[in-house]
Amino acid sequence: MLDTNHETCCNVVHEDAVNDCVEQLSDSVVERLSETFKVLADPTRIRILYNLSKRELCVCDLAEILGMTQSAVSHQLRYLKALRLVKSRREGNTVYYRHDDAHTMGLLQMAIDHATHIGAERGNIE
Amino acid sequence: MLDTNHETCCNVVHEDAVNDCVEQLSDSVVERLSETFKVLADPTRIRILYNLSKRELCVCDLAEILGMTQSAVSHQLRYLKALRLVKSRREGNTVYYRHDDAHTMGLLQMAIDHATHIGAERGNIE
DNA sequence: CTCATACATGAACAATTACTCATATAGTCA
DNA sequence: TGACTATATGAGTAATTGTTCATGTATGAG
Repeated sequence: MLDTNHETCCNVVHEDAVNDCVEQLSDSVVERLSETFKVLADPTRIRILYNLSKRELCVCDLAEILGMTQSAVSHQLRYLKALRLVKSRREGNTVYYRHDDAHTMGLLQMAIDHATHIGAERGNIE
Repeated sequence: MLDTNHETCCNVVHEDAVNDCVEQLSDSVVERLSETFKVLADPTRIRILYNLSKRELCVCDLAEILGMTQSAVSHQLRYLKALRLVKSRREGNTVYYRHDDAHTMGLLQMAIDHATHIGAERGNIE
């Protein structure tokens, strides 16, 4: 199991350390994790999800709120929809979006709470 | 405050919707959030942090565990250290790394728990 | 039907990024 | 001192990505 002759790095590896780390996350889990965090790693998407956490919004209003073009917002909404973080419903010409992933929204809300607290502690303009 | 003549998008904006979203996250908070999630958005960094959540490890062992080159791991550790997610201590030729950000590790752990449960529910190989 | 509106989307482009390779640094041991 | 080892790092590169621009699609009004 544990080969002491490794090509990847140095000659000697601490076997007890490697033994403590036999259990690893599967590729599929790691992929799912990185995908989830990647969604939240962009300022525009953070702002979109933050506003959708308050209420349902149409593309136009989001663009207005964020001060961005309709196209840029629409592209991000498509991305968010593909990953099932938001859902949409049509009402005439208008398409309304709402959040649709409690877990990811929970992660975001937790991070927001922490970031704003840190900001307050450090005396930053929150 | 609310200008009804917008250049960014369509002509008519739903004022009540925009009014409900007057409170916005500050740029600094959004930046901090995206930076935090960006760290967690990479499979290699997820694996590194996951293993460091179990125990202190040196660069060499991490490279062995992850099956990656020492250089690649070292680059990521430098990145993680710059963002204060890990700390290092030197012992002779060996440099040991450990995690150093409870909040971010908490976010990761929460996401891991969810991802592995989802995996089990869906019958995937976890 | 025609026209206007709200949204979607493909292509292109600039910026970011994760790795490899080569090399530098810092510590150990003789 | 000099050889050896573990780690750090700069440059280069291929891949990804977020936006803009132009255009396409769908719904409603007349």
